Amino acid sequence: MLLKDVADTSAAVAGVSGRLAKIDLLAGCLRRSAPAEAEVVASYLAGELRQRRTGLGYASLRDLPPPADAASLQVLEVDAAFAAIGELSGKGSTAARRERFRDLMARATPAEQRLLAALVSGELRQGALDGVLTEAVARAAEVPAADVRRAITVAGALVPVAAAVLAAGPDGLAQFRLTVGSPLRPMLASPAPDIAEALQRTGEAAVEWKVDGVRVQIHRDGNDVAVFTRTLDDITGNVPELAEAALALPVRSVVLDGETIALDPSGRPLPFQRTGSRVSSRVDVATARAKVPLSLFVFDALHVDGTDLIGAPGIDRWAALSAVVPASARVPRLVTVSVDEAQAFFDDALAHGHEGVIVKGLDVPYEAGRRGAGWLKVKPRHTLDLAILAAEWGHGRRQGWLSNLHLGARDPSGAYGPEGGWVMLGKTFKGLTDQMLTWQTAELLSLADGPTDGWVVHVRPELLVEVAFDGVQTSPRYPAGVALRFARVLRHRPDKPAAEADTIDSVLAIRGPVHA
DNA sequence: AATGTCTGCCCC
DNA sequence: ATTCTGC
DNA sequence: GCAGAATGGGCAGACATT
Repeated sequence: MLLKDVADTSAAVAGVSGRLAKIDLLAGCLRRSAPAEAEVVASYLAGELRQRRTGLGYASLRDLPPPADAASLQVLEVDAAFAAIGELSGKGSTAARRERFRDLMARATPAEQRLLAALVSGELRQGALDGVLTEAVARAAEVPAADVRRAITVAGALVPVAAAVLAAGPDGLAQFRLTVGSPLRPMLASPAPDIAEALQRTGEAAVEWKVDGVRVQIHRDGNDVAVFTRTLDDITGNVPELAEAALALPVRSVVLDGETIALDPSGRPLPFQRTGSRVSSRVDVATARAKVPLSLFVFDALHVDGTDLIGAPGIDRWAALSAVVPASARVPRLVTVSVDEAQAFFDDALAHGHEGVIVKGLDVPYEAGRRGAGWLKVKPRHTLDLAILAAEWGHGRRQGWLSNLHLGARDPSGAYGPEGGWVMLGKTFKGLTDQMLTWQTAELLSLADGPTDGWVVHVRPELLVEVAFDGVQTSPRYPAGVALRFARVLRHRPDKPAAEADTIDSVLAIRGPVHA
């Protein structure tokens, strides 16, 4: 199959808005692919290269050669080219990669160049990724979508399932079962504003500490252990203490879901940055471990000694978990119908330095790969009134709007610059409706302090926004050494004078209890 | 040797 | 990660 | 209710540049 077919399909998918129309187009392309090509075609239509690491990215897209006139690239040769590029390493490899990529791009038509650039940068915007493509695979293979979805959740990835079912039909799905040692997509939680609302939605619930660490899925089969992250990256080598913990359990085989976090000697959480740094260190793990040991908080069991528990109610999975994991490695948990009891448990979690709680309906099965309504996360929220210092022009559906806002706190004493100046605390684009974007674009252009045709439009710091955020984290890049975590706009404050904006001192004061 | 750029189905 | 929007 | 899009801060590690 020519790459042109995939590129044309993607462009056509982007050009229609209906979900069913997108599915039709995608299924047609999948059907036209030969069995040996199905994996590559499914990958590209899902917006991913088949290679996990190519060393190419956004910066590789500068200075591209002019496109070819005629389509000649086969999907399999493109895949082979990326594989070869991914294998380059060592001195000179960056230049060699760029050169090989340029050669590939020189053979691509304009439409193909657009597709390849999107795949390399990971930004294929066609209104259809895994979710819609799953339906298209089902359509092309003439099997029920629910069966394909089930296979994908236990396989952890769409592409191998697509290849199998397109090649062998329904029989191709049989091989995809929960396999100890092979990761599945973790279940995620939806946000809820507070405890009362969460409990009202779930009814009687298990309320668990929300530990601010890194999600881990631990598989043990006999003496073999593997640890995976939320994106199913294998980090077994980085976290030997978790492997040891799994090997110490009185089981032959088990799949556990939980959170790992670095605690200080008194048992309080260290800032998330410390946990993140530790978990992603892989060169000198022994030293890293000695300096920052990891603790484990398990909250689910998906498999225990030959029994799959994914479909079982949460309360039964917890019972199975409790039978094999000691209380010291389980997340603190309370089952209740009482809002007051749940609220007290939430307050206690915060008092211990944790992020909040997860509220889980008792009957909820493990909905792998879904952000279900059965698990609700509740976290406290801070707010500040900050000035907009600048704004960046948006892309995609935000083209033509000033979107990403630079936020600053007032610095009355001039601790970080001129007296009465502003200290930047980060950026945000979240929380803005189309209506707010329209309004702020006009407003900010009227406050512009310099050119408005560049990427960043600087403005006089006169418009305030009320911003919500989860905490204050230390920052190597912003002037006060702090940045807001997960900042989002709640509303504009044209009613409030800039002289009354919150100050950098009030931001630094928040840092203590609910740090990063 | 120090510093800078870039990438990562990164982590959150 | 969080949030909004179209389906 | 889901899936997709639009983007945030910070980290380690590989390689390039000075």
